[in-house]
Amino acid sequence: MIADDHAFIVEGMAAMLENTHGFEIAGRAANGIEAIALIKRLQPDCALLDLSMPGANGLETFLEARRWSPDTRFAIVTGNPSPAIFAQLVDAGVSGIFLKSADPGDICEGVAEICRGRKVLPPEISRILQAEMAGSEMTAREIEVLQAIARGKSNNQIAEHLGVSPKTVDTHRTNLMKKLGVHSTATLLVKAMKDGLIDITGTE
Amino acid sequence: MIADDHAFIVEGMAAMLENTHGFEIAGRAANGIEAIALIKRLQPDCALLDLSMPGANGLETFLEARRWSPDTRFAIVTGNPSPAIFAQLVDAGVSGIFLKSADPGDICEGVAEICRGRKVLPPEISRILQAEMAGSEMTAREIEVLQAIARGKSNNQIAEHLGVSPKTVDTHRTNLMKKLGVHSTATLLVKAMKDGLIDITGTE
DNA sequence: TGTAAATTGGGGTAATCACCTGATTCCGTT
DNA sequence: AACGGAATCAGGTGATTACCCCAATTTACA
Repeated sequence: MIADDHAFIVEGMAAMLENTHGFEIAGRAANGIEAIALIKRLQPDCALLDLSMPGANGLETFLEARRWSPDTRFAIVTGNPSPAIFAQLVDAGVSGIFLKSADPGDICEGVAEICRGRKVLPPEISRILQAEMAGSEMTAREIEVLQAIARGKSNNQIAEHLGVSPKTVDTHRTNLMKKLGVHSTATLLVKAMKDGLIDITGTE
Repeated sequence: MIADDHAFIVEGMAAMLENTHGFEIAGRAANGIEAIALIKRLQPDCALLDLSMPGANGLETFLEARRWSPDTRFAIVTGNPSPAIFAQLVDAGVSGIFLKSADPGDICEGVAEICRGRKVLPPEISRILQAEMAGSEMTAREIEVLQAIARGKSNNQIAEHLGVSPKTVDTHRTNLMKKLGVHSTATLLVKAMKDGLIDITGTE
């Protein structure tokens, strides 16, 4: 069974799985609510769920649907790789995660693996998870500096505001960039916002 | 020609357009850079560009590619509807905008319309645009520079990428900050993201 | 056709940033 | 008591940015 709010993706996946790998598509859903009802009724061998769907997202759909269809194996498909989300999914116990940017052939291969009872994590995802485990946690002071940067403060202004030396702020800034793997203020901010480390609402 | 970093979407679209409407798919690209090169070489009648792609996003790709293939009509496909982005696209002069969540049949219909020389805007988008024409006064070139900044490029790198002098990039950067009323790269990025002027998904 | 806007480019200056090595103090864990 | 991490600070260097001046060119449009 396939669930995705973008019809093109559903059709693309269905065509790929049916034509080149002999899978049978038991059903299609355009949102999480439909997907839960459909899984409950069809009891498919495998369910491919998009992570971002209206109604209920892939994770919520999975958590609910597996209660009604314990023999179904679940795979989550996502277009936006986010370490925090991956950690949640793995923790919840999904059988597989796929990126929309991955090679279609690899995904079909992965679905076949899942149907055989294995778990599938693409290498690029486990690599991201690794990086998440390694140096993820920002310290309280670093977060303060990050917020101040987002507010347009210079190192000197931040130093004054925090009552420390500009050099200290520079160190925090350098460590932040090291931890997030970026090399400029611009990408630091972009990545911080993507990861939800700063709140854009309080910056006006 | 179709460009999207998600292979499934490319295949889904290609299948739909080829089988049910008799279109011929001249080429496929997985990112903006490939797309520009391909359009330059193939000079297709119509190019379908995903908005969020690594390398260069749909808008950047469009702006660059049309210089080399003036007879090609361009349509942008996006999954995240953002009024500010739509305004940019319309302002830049794309022939059509489609939502990934739209009905595949409607999209095919729209592509056919575009090939006949018309412009296609989904009703829900044009309605939003009327109300949002207020704050978007960025020029096409400025937007290009803004996107590049968000990707961590320095003025020199942007200059090389756009084929202009670093001083020109500096001018654009200064004008951007003046227009948005900020005085640092950090707040420039924050404000641009809040206003939906840049596309955070294509920056990884 | 003229005016405005966009794009392009240059000079110059002060500030700031990115990144390095290295050091000290404090605090919680083992 | 020993250890590691967090937070603090310093010196230094090269690159980059922010922002001011100015002006040529093309493009768009009334």
